[in-house]
Amino acid sequence: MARPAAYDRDEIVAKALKLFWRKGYQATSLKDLEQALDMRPGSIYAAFGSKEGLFAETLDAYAARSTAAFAETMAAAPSPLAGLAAHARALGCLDDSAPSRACMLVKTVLETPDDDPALRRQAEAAIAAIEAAFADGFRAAQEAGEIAPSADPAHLASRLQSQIFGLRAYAQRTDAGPRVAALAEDIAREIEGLANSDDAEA
Amino acid sequence: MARPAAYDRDEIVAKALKLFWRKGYQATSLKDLEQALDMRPGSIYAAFGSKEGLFAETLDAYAARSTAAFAETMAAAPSPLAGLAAHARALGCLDDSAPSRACMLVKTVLETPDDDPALRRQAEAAIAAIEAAFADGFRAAQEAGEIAPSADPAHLASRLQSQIFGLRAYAQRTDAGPRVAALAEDIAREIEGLANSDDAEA
DNA sequence: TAGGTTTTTGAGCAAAGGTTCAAGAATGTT
DNA sequence: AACATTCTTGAACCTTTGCTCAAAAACCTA
Repeated sequence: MARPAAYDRDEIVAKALKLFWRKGYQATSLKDLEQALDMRPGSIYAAFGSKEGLFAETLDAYAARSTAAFAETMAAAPSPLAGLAAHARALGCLDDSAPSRACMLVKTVLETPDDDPALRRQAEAAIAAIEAAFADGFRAAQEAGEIAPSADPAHLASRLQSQIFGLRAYAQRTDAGPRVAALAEDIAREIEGLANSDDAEA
Repeated sequence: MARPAAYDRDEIVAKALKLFWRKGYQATSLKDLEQALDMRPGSIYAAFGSKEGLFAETLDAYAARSTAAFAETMAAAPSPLAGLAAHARALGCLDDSAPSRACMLVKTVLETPDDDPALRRQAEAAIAAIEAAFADGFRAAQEAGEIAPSADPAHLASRLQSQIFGLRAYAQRTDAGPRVAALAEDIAREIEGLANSDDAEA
């Protein structure tokens, strides 16, 4: 062993996440990163290999945080369907402290050209994982008798995700604030509307 | 008079639109444009002033095309509500000939940093105009007795637009093809579900 | 055909991009 | 205290960026 690193890697990634999430991959320059991370190019490259490498690690952190937040919401909810609705409803509270109201994964997919498949594929994989988690949630709701046996969890998951994509892109607009809560409520109500009344009767 | 321009401005803008729509503003370089437009830098700058100027004109063309397409759909529809549903349903047919399945206005808003308010504002203005057109459609449906008098056209418009944002962002993903049509159908059904049965009974 | 006007060309600029590397600084071990 | 090892520094590199401009080319008018 010898000289230890002067930084905490997680902290660095968190700082980079702020920047990348807000400005996007391409618009974030090494100069921006040097300033935000308070690191010189050599250190950055020694730690992450490249700008793309740093972004990739950042994207992983974002995805992990997202899936964890969803899992917590589900765990805290009284039922799977209630958890899914709560997740949707939570999007209504726009957090101005966050670097961006839009989803970083979506931003990445939209800005990634076809000739840079690495980041694109990574973002898409994370998106697919989240959608799978949604599908698991709907499946659990189905097994719990909350929604009809004929319902298609995979389809419901894709519908939820596309609506979340839309809500968060919409929320990115200036002065979108007031409308966002109402739109989140619409999504939540749609989920709750799937509730099978047989459950209460049976 | 003297030497006339060797190009048709509309054709040039159409070519630039293809590139910008697909790659985004930042990722499109002057070299890319020179090749796609078959123009040398001097000509491009004489005609459009700057890369941003060309993009602005391109964005206008995209917005005009979008609003025109919606107006046509509405005009061809048997009723306002049917027109709105048809517009949503049309999104299900992903056109692989298009440069991108995502909305160029949304892509622009998402990639535009806060420190370049010009393009950001232009894209947001176009988005607001489209949402206003949606609201007009719902208002017409309301006046025609298709939907309840208590319905809020402005809210319905924002809901439709956010869902379209989401659908088109979702469609941008690789292999999203099969799901997109079903999601568009969901949106269309939701609109049709607003239909006031009083109308048929009265 | 000659003149005047506009467009096109393409070499080139200054700045910014991501990246590298040799030297110096700071630690753990002996 | 001295060494070996690792990290940090920051100047410099090469490429690409958006953009400029003087010269050449092409057209319309007369």
